[in-house]
Amino acid sequence: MRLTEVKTQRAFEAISSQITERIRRGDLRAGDRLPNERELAQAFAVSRHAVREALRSMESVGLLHLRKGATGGVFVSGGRPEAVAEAMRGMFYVGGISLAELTEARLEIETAVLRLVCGRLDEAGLALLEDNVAAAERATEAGDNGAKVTLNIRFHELLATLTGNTVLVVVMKALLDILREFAQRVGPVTEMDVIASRRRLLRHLRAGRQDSAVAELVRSLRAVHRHYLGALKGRGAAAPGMPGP
Amino acid sequence: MRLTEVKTQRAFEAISSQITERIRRGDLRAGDRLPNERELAQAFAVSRHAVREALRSMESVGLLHLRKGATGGVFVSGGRPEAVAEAMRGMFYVGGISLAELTEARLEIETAVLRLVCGRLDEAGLALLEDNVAAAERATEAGDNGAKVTLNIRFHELLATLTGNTVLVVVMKALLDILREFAQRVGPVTEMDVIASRRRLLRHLRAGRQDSAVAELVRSLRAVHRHYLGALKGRGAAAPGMPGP
Amino acid sequence: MRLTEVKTQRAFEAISSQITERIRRGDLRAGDRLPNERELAQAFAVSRHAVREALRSMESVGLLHLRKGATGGVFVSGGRPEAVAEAMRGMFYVGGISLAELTEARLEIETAVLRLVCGRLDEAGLALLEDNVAAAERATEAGDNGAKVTLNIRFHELLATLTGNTVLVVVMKALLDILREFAQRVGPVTEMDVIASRRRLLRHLRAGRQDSAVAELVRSLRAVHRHYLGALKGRGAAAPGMPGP
Amino acid sequence: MRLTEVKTQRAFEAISSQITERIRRGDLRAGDRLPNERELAQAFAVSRHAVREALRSMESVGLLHLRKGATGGVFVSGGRPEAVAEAMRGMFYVGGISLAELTEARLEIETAVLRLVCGRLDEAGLALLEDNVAAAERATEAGDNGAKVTLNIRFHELLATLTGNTVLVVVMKALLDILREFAQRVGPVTEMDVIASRRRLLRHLRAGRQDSAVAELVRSLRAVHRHYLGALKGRGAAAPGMPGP
DNA sequence: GTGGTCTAGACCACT
DNA sequence: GTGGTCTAGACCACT
Repeated sequence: MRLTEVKTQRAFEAISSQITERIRRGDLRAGDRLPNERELAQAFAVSRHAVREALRSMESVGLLHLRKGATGGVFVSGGRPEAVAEAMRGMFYVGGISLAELTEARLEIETAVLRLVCGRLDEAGLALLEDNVAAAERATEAGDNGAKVTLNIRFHELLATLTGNTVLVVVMKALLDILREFAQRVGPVTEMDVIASRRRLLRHLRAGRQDSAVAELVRSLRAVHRHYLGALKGRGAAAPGMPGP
Repeated sequence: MRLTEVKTQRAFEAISSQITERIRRGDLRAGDRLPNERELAQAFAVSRHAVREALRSMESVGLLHLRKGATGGVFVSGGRPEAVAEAMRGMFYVGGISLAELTEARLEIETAVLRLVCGRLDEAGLALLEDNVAAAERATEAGDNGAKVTLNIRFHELLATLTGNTVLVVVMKALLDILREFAQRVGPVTEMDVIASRRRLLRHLRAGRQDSAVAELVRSLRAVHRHYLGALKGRGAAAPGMPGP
Repeated sequence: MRLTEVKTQRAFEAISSQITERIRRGDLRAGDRLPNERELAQAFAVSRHAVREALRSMESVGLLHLRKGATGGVFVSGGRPEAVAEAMRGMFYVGGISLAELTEARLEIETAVLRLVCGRLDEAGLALLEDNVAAAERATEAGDNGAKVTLNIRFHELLATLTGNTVLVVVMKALLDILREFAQRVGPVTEMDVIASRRRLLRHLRAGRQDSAVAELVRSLRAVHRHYLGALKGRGAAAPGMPGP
Repeated sequence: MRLTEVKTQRAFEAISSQITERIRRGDLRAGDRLPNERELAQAFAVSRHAVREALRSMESVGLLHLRKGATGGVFVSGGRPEAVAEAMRGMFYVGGISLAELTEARLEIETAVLRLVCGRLDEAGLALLEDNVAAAERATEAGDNGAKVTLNIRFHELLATLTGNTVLVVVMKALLDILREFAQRVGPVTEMDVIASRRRLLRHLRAGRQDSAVAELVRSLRAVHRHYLGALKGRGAAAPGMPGP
């Protein structure tokens, strides 16, 4: 007799996979409301507690959304891009992703992003980028490092957004999310003029010179990443783990 | 008057952010064991239940791992790449990511992957790829469609792995994870000979012809993606939501 | 591992601390009008109910004042000294403050008050005190015990007021507020002539004999307090808790 | 016909005064549990909202305590000394209490406190004070200003505690609570050696020289208060309102 | 011994 | 009125 390994599924897992499957099949769509906790507990013949653990874990991966109050309840989420970022962050904290890998991946993906953008950029998109650079310049002159970092990261997010591709946006945001902490602690890159580089990049974009634009971006990112890696090494420790506050 | 939105923090969120922060700072590292649930509840001055919800959500994003039994306990995870895939999948199910975006992003990222690989490929890597293609060929001849799909997807994962960059591996796996379901249901691409295309790709790689390799990959992926998109359209509905089982 | 107690903030607390902070910083001053409840609810992104609870608790500690009607609204209070008295009363009812502690503290603080007053008393102030004593004498002769008690307590408040120091006024009022209940129920002190003692006190004050004035006050207060404590003991029970109506 | 002004009592006030009255009479004592919200609403024939507002305001003045969970409910509080401090703070923020009044009142009350302590101080109490001064000295040497401020304030609280009189403790804490913010922002007093002054004070206490002890305390407090008042004036604005963060 | 599950009951929040 | 959040304490299942 062939016996298959028994895999005890925890109660909450059985619940969450059942709900997930219904979402996957399209029976449940974004915005749909599930029965309340008490009813779910009854339907699954488990305690409310087990239901809550299941809902909680589905909430944390962005499939559900729990809302309190009279109009509250359990809803199928409309997507939670931060869930991807959080999971990626976990990989960085404990999963053996090094800063070097992170920056390399970012360089490759952002290069691809920029190539896509070149073919789709219109006047409105260019204006957004130019506004960002102008604001970053003002922040730099005002010595407002916090605003400067935020605006610089925003520039890269903008590029991703201009591809019109949500997947690339989500992935880029996840990577930038982790790099943001470095940027804020490591302080400004001194060996190059970021604003001037951005200006050159925008000129290339406006003129449709894709290869020059990519080259400019690569040069700039390489400098920034060298800066991060140097700072990390300077601290000696902590290949895994981020610099403390 | 400037008033900011009130954000009440739930107990389990306060707990998980406190633990996450200690992981981020490097105080807790992969493999470390946390106090048990009862002790955590006492330390945080909350119920065990609140602790469990926090642990559960951290487990689902891949930061912790819970193990039952006498030698069990709560451990800092060594990374859970599937967490990224799950979160991405959530975005696809409910978050408005279309198949078109998914395939476009995949094309761009895999192209970048291939370029990286070209510069680093050694004999061992090439052998792995060739073995994969050989096995896929046998599966095709044997008419074993399941094995064929698995091996084809494995080919793309192999490419990512050969970059040596975990971030790219994780991202590619997340994308392939979603595409796998399509591949299995849509059936084999008929308008092209995948095995032949792979062979050409490997020849280019072996000869160091990066641009030709990329061109071959792009051509192949475009065909596959057209195939998926066509199948989806054929079904009429369900831009969001996957075809049922 | 160092873990700190989790403190979840309730919605109404988040609201009240945000408004309190703006008052503390001086952004909001006495008399200023806040947006109405509906607007506040919108600004904080909570229900009107949560806003009301926050406003209510701030009203009860004397930071806000809610006024009904067409010209009504939520206003920053100009101070509510009774709030201190109420909180102190709470400590007496349930917080383990004994009558003995209360009377001791009162003796010490009122002594300090009298010393301050000695240095600042002018003719107008003396006249106020003398008027009070005269009125108390008339009430005593008329056998109007209620008026007598009120006027006697008023005498002590007057002393505090004559320091010109609001803090001392508020603290003294808080203590007298609690003692008033005793005075009204315990009935008049019989072992001494309060009016005569007051007259001596005023003569010392007029003559600038600070130490004699203080001695007279102390003697008088001690007698009264003995009276209270004796009455309480007579009832047997209720160190905490007040004698019933 | 004599008509008395109509005073519409709001629903929540009627509720809270009814409960307060029962506490005052001793029917309800610290630790007692009240019926739950729904039952109270029914008993008072009002909405649960009105009940909640009443409970909330009684919680903020320290008469009740609300606890969540299975063993939760509405309980008569065992006293909340911070309620007095909060109310006093409100008076300072908006009620026209000036820093000058605050420091004067503190000087008077703490002087009275010290006099009381002189008559009751035992070896254990002296040891507590000496330990505090020693710790403050270490913090000063280590340049840890935060710890220094905390320890210095703690010294004054200790003095109050050593009177054994809860009223004085509560009042002193209320005053110190407001002064703490100044101490932290204004920075250390430079014109005098606080530690040396404390040492002299303790020597006087140990030797039973009450007047010298008081004189030393007064001198020290005057210097500190001058420091605060000078800093406030330096800022130009904000007699009401505290210096911003 | 530790995570997993369960129960009953209460506050918290929203409309 | 409805539903989410939290609590205390118990037993079960696994190693």
